[in-house]
Amino acid sequence: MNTNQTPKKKPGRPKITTENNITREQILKTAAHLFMAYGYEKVSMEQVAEASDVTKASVYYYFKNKATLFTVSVSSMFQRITKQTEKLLQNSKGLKHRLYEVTLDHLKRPHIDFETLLQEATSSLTEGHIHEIREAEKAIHEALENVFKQAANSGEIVVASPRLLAHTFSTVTMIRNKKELITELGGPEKTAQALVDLFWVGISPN
Amino acid sequence: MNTNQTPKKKPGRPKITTENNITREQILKTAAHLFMAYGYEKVSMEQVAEASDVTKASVYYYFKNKATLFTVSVSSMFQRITKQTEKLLQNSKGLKHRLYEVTLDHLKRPHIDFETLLQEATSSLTEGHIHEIREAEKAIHEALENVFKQAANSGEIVVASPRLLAHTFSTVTMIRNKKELITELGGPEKTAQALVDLFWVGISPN
Amino acid sequence: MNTNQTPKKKPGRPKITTENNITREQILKTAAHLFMAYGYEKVSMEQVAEASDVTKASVYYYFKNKATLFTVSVSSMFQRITKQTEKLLQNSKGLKHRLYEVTLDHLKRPHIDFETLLQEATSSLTEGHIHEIREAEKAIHEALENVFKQAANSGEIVVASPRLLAHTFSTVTMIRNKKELITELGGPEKTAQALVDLFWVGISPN
Amino acid sequence: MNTNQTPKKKPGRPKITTENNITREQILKTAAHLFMAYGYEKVSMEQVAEASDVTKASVYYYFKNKATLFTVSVSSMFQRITKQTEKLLQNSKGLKHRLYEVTLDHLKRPHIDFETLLQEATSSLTEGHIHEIREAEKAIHEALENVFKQAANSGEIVVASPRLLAHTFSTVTMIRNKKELITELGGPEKTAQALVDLFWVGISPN
DNA sequence: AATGAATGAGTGTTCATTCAT
DNA sequence: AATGAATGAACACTCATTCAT
Repeated sequence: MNTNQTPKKKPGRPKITTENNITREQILKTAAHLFMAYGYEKVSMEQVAEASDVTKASVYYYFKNKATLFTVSVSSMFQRITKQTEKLLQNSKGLKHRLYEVTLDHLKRPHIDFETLLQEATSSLTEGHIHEIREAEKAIHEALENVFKQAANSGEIVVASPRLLAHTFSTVTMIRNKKELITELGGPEKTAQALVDLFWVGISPN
Repeated sequence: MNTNQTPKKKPGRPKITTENNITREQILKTAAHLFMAYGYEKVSMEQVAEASDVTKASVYYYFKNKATLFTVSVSSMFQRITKQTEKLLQNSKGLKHRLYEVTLDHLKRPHIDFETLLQEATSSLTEGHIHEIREAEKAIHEALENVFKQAANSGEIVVASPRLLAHTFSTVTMIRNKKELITELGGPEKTAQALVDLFWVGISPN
Repeated sequence: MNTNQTPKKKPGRPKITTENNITREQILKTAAHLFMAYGYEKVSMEQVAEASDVTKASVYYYFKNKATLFTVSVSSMFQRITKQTEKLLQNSKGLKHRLYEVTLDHLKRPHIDFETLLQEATSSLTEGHIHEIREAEKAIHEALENVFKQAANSGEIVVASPRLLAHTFSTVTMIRNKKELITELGGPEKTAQALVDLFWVGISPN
Repeated sequence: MNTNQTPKKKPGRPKITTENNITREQILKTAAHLFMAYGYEKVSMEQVAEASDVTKASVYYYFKNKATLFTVSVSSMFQRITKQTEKLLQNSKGLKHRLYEVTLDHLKRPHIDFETLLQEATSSLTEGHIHEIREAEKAIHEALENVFKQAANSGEIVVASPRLLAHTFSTVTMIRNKKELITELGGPEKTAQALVDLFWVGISPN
């Protein structure tokens, strides 16, 4: 995969993307971690730099300001999560089981919520930044939405608004922050199961 | 003999009682608004002071630091919300309708989420502060939980864990932040209706 | 001494100095203690008030500002020390023994040095304040100086400048701050003895 | 292979070596002057910055907080004084004359006393800081102590505790603050002479 | 005589950002 | 590509002081 590792040599001087990417990627990953863990304001560029083992000035070499760094790092993380979610949604088991797996996956992430993060950062970001992040976020919801639509079409579920369902479902995983509750319910697996059950049959005694 | 011991007449200017301490109340209300709107870090004591039409030092006269101001103001707001929620839950209409009203009430609040807020502020608060807020928050969930329990006992609904249901229900109202979605669904009333329906019957085709 | 204690009644309504003095005196004493222990800047009016069990405003009722409070409280303390020093100097034992007792007395005081204190406070005090304190301080030196003069006249000691001797002697007791050294020398008594010996015979071998 | 491991060429702007780091040195010197003149609390970081012709933030770039700046600047000054004192003590003249020169040198310094300063700053410093300063201070005393020891061995003087003598001698120069007295005695030279004489022969008539 | 309320001016410290190297 | 130096603007918090009660 790495341009340096593959023996097939391109003509001309290769772009020095390799080393760049190592540093840049390192910063991005570190930043995402930190932002997720502590929020936007609480994380300083200095912290990001230190944790990335470079200097503050280096961070500015790659990202023109904090808002940009935030936007890029969070968007990338969204993309990774989207991929993971899609993978979980695309196996052949029944929808209910797939939902359970997605729920469990989200419950186990140790991070702050995206909504949280975004709300907090909003006043520091430009319209463009917010848009970029929202787009990245949308991908996750769309993945869920599509699955719900298909399931609705095939009669596997009945749902008024697949979109609302997707959002609701996604939002609910914020419950992961309430550790006490999860413990009380017997751990993440049980909690995930209970949540999916709740969504599945509702509360009406019919 | 000593004036201190005998409560004859207290020397000095009499203290303004908490209820009609207009300045303090003003600060509290303003602070709650600001924290809800912009988060913990983004709101400066100066801002609170200015918006309350007093000086920064006055804010410090009433609240010994930012964490305390935050705790007190947020807790007070929780109490107000709890009261309102309880009122809505205690009328005589069917549970579904009551849930609809609570949902609608929450959807209409223009604020950041408590969870969000708390997560962000956490690292600046002491254990005691967090505890205080959590206690205030718990009241809301308990109000919901009790209603669910009663409804379960009377056979009005079927529910595995009233607690999880309460939390989930409460969390879901965070969807209020997604204004686009609400618009798309036809406004808060329709959205509230759709959410309650979702909870009510679930998604299984049974 | 106290007007209230002596049965001899003055005609007319007595000045309400009694209660005043109790509070005022309390503040003065507390302030002196605090200033001696922590220096001028480090002690806040709030601290003085709290430690005196009154409010800040009360302190201002008796003393128009911090500089004044400092001046009065420190001067009073000087007077107390002067009295004590004079008492020790006026008994009938030999001069050397009396010096030993004064030295020991000073070594045992747990306070910051006056010089220290004054130097630090200087920039916050007016000329008048400084003068007042210096006058109070002078009394101590004069007590010593007079004793030295008498001893010189009676041939008990030989001294070029009694004044320099008084200052030097007084300054030397600042060694009390070097607790390690005092311990090493075997405690305050031994240290006092060694110091007096040093002054007594000097270091010349003759 | 890795540029980081092989010391081929360090990336980025080369660091200015400590010796010719003019800014840092400037700050240190200014800070020492100010602290000596006005004490710890009275000197603000802003003042130091202004007097050093840099911004406050620059001061923080070099010293992580006020306590550290204080410690470093005072320690450096101690080192300079130690050097000077050692130089004066190591010439070939008689001990009495050398003591005179050291005394005169100290009397002429226009500063606050170290003890004073340290006492005042103590509550703001960490154990480590205090230790560092004390170590630097010790050097001066040791220089004196060693000279006294040698003189005692060679029979030039008779002294019970060279250490106490060193401390006492050093403490006595605090008299420099009493400008009136020095004037009265006919200037620093005469005062220095009188002090050394006092130490030399003591006050006993024998 | 004594106090609660309120404030202006400062203090130490942090941080995103820029710039020359 | 990466860094050390430097800064402006902000921030939480403190404190001496005033004033009406």
